[in-house]
Amino acid sequence: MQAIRPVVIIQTMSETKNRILETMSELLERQGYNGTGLNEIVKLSQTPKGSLYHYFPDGKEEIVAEAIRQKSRGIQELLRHNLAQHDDPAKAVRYHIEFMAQHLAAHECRVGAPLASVVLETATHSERLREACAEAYGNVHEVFKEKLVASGFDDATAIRLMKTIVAAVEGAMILSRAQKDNQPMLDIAASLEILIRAELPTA
Amino acid sequence: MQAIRPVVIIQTMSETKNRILETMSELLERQGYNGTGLNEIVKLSQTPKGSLYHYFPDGKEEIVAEAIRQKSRGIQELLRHNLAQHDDPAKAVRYHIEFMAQHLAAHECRVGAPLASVVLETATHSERLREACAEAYGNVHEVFKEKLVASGFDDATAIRLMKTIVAAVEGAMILSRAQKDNQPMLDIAASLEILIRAELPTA
DNA sequence: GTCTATACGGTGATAGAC
DNA sequence: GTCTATCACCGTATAGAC
Repeated sequence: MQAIRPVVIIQTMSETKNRILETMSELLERQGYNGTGLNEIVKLSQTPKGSLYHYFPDGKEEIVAEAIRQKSRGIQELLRHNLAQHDDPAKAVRYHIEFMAQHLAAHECRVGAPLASVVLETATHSERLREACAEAYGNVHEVFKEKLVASGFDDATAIRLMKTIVAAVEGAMILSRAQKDNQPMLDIAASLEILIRAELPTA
Repeated sequence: MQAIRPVVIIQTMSETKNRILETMSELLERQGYNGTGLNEIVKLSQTPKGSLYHYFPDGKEEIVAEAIRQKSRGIQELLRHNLAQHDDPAKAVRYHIEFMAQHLAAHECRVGAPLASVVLETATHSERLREACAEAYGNVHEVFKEKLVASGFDDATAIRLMKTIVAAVEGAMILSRAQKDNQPMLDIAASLEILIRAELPTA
């Protein structure tokens, strides 16, 4: 049995298929699931509607589920890179969040939380999309947990802290968009550094 | 100049108007802005469409903006009540979050974060709705801040902590819905208690 | 003033030409 | 296999009868 690595999938994937997914990701982040029409995807990605249903026979749900999976891989990669910048987990987490805060500021805080709106809009009606989001969050969780465990935290504490971190980041992105100001991100960056340091095993 | 208190507004408000707003609030929370149609509102609230545009000439945006304002008042009230249960701010915050966790569990985690999806879906396109959400968040912020300042925190720390709390709660509700499990809420309840206690001025 | 019937645009999806 | 033309449906909003 051979594992298929993401990069292989991407290389195998046709250019148009990839363009559809990228466009969907972008629009989901800006306007949510129901706010993003397939006509808009078709226009922006410059692909005929027929191709869209050729590559994704299950229609919108399938495109979104796949876009989420792809996005999740990208986030994981970025996260791993950012967390590797500091040995100290408190500093590392702060670094990552401040990095994201800059990203928000560069886009007038109209970005961030690419999964949240999909969860909120669809979790009740589509089990498939809910699961895709849950899995994506799980992947992000894992990266944080690895960092915390490597820093000496026991499993239970690491799990609690990682959920706290992900929740705070998700919420802060939403607050930032509402206020058009990334200050909430900077605030949680400081708070989470304090929290992690307070719980850090000194042994 | 006389201030109009919320209760007066509610009493003055016609029964149908109120029913429209309640229905909208409920559906917004479950399916978001674009996922909620006015036809659905009309059907569920048992009000003819004509009345809808009679009471809200600006249409959907106005209904949603008003629903958010009303919801925000309700949240404030609940929050004030919950935070008053303990003098210790760390315990009080934990109490409130665990209260909300129970609320989620009682509804299969399909509730919570009534403002988030509106922000994510509309902030880019409608300044009016973005502002309504920002103001609603501001109201919630205030209640937490009052509690923290009353407990001896200086203003700057109280503001940072209150944003951390609101962000974590918002994010945890989303994670809970994705996972169909309120554990994220319980996790942040524990983490935030630790954080607040760690920063609590002992003077 | 309350309500019904309708307009018109956009939605997701598909049939069928090439 | 790729794509275009079109479908039936639902979205918000409005006109006009009572």
